[in-house]
Amino acid sequence: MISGKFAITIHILTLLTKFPNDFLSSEFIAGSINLNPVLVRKEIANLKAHHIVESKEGKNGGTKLAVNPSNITLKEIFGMTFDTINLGYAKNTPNPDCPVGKKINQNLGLLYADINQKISLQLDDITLEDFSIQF
Amino acid sequence: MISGKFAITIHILTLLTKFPNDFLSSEFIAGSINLNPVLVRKEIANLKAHHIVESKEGKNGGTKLAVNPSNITLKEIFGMTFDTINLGYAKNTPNPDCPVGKKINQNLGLLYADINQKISLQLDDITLEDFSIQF
DNA sequence: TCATACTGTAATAAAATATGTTACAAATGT
DNA sequence: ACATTTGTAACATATTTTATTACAGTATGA
Repeated sequence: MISGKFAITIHILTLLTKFPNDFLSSEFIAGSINLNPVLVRKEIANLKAHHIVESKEGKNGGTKLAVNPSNITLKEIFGMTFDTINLGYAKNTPNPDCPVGKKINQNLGLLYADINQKISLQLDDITLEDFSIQF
Repeated sequence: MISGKFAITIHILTLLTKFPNDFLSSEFIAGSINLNPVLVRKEIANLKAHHIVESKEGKNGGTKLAVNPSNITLKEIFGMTFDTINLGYAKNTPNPDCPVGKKINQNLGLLYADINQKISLQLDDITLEDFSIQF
């Protein structure tokens, strides 16, 4: 379930933070990530749905932040790109006639929920500004 | 990068904990996970390499725990099935001529290292016995 | 000693997911 | 008008994960 979604989204947002006054084109952003511009636009569509960025179509169009980078944390960005973090489940439904098979996913779910909570606390302490300032 | 490896391995180990005196066959285990027995044997090969289980070939063969389930934690199991957990990296090498592209993977790496440490601490508090006793 | 039931492992196939490409309508600045 | 850019769909390719088949090797016990 883990893809480059979070990394790409953070990369986009870091660039937008670095150029707060410009509408950056998907082509420009894609050049920094080394990724297809269409995929950049898809991630941006997701960010727009969460009202984190705003875009302008047409010539000289592009995308810029719609929020102050000190007012958004990595937890929120994480929430936009992942359901939850987990260590995976077996693909097929385990055997419900086995006591272990019957409860394994439930028990893994509890474990993963704990993990998520810890990670969320940690990510909630880091703002986009904190992250971007490292560059 | 996340597959069902951890979940499958935990499932196997929970079964072995529940039947500490038996050599369980890959077929039996596969029936509980609802997974191909060859894949079960592959995960068992990994556990054997880490000296967590022992196998017996031939008729009435199978696999049993080689350690006391109260002496092994989920952290160790995690370490056998994952390199590290992370929220992913973009697939392609980012543009080294961009200040953000140049450092993005390094900075994500630092973030992910922190996350891993937290998860490890948490998983190190849960033994295989603790986990198995829930079933 | 022979049939049976396992492990171990390789080779290959299929399925699922992720990434990439092409295409083009719609919007907007100059 | 023209150039440039977003938005989005449709399709193609690549990668990863899971499944299957096959079979040599090993132990058990009738």
